[in-house]
Amino acid sequence: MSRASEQAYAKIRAHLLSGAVRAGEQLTEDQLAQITGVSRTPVRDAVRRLEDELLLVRSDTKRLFVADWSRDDIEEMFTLRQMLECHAAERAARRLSREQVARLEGLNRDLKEAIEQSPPDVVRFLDANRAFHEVIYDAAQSPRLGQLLAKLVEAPVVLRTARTYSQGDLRQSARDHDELVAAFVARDPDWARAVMGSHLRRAFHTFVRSVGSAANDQDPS
Amino acid sequence: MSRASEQAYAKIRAHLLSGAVRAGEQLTEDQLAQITGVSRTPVRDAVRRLEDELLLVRSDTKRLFVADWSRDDIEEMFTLRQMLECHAAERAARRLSREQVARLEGLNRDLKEAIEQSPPDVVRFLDANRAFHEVIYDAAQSPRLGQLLAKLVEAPVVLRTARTYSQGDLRQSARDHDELVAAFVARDPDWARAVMGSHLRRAFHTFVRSVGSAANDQDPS
DNA sequence: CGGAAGGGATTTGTATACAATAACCCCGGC
DNA sequence: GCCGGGGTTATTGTATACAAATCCCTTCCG
Repeated sequence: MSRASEQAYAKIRAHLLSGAVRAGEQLTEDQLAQITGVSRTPVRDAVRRLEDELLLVRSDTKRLFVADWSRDDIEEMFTLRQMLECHAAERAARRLSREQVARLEGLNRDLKEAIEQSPPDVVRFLDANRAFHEVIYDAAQSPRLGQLLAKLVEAPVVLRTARTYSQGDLRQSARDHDELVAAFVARDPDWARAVMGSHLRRAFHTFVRSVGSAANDQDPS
Repeated sequence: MSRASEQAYAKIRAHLLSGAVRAGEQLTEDQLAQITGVSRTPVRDAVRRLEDELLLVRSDTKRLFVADWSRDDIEEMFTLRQMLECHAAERAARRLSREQVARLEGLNRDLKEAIEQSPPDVVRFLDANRAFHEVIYDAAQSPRLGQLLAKLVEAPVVLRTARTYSQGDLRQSARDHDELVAAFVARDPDWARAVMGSHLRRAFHTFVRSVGSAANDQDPS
């Protein structure tokens, strides 16, 4: 958690997201120690966290591998996230402060700007999107819920490097956010829950479509 | 997570559950190393797991304390558990094999036997109860779901040493299990979900009533 | 008397060496 | 030719020493 450990976490994570390693590939703690420039102790710490986020997995015999997400794994993850995040939206609708609503509006403006550039600034979109959802977790005032969601949300970004969003997808996402804000302003928990549900379910299908079955078609041998 | 680490985890956990330490009390890794008889390295490993299960917490400055659960914390936890476990019950209703149903019936028989002793064998009850729910997680065939639930379910047993169940509470719990099995036999996901929902919600109230507000009324100084 | 600054003691974080375990490879028997 | 055994290598697990951070108590100044 301190400097070396945190740094190792960030570097390994970036390494995984950069696409420099293939899903299913074996890693060793020594390798990661070399890459990160710290000793194995903080590396093991960082690896723990990444296992928790399901970016890394260990075999039954403790060997370390890059996680390989099947289509079903992804659907499962989105389903769980939907369940939890709908709950968060409902709670948030009862609790959001004016300032938080204003922040959501600001983030959504930013998000739209990112979309309307050509080409759309996907990184900026994803950042604003994440911040938007985090305001909601925060407003839900349920630390455990936030903790559970953190795990689920981290995972799918693994594949984002390979993903291409259509501008239509991004715009729909922004419209969802607008409607969520409307539901929040109206303080209507049911509305918020419903919008969040369809928002995430569509996100799942968009995700699957853009990734296709490409994530897992390499020969594991 | 090999021998020393696993052993440290088990010993520390037992130590916490034994009531030998008070909620909010500070612990040091050295102490735990002495208690467990292994070095700090595997202790740190075990501590991380226990932090994850929310039995231990760290202050902002990384010092280690026994977790202190407020009534609201407990309610939050039960709410999340209910949400996830209802989902698990629904999925399980579609997927349970004959063998798994038979196992549930066997566990429930065991559980009833434990109740009808005088005094009721609460430890045996809790073990059978846990095993019962674990069969359901398993049948739900959603690894992530099982992982999330594992975290939530571990936590409340912290206080079980101080808790007294009435025989009526235990019998109602057994009846819930009977009805769950009936829902599973009927392969009715909605029924299973509904029963699980009321089962856990009642469990929450039973828990709060039996613990009272006694969990947190010690002076923190 | 209050409060801030300093310094020793406590506690956590990291590096390194070594131990234990698992994977791999080669070789011999059948 | 293939299957199993034994030793070698690769990889993870643990112990220990030391570094960094934090706490706490004392002291000194206002």
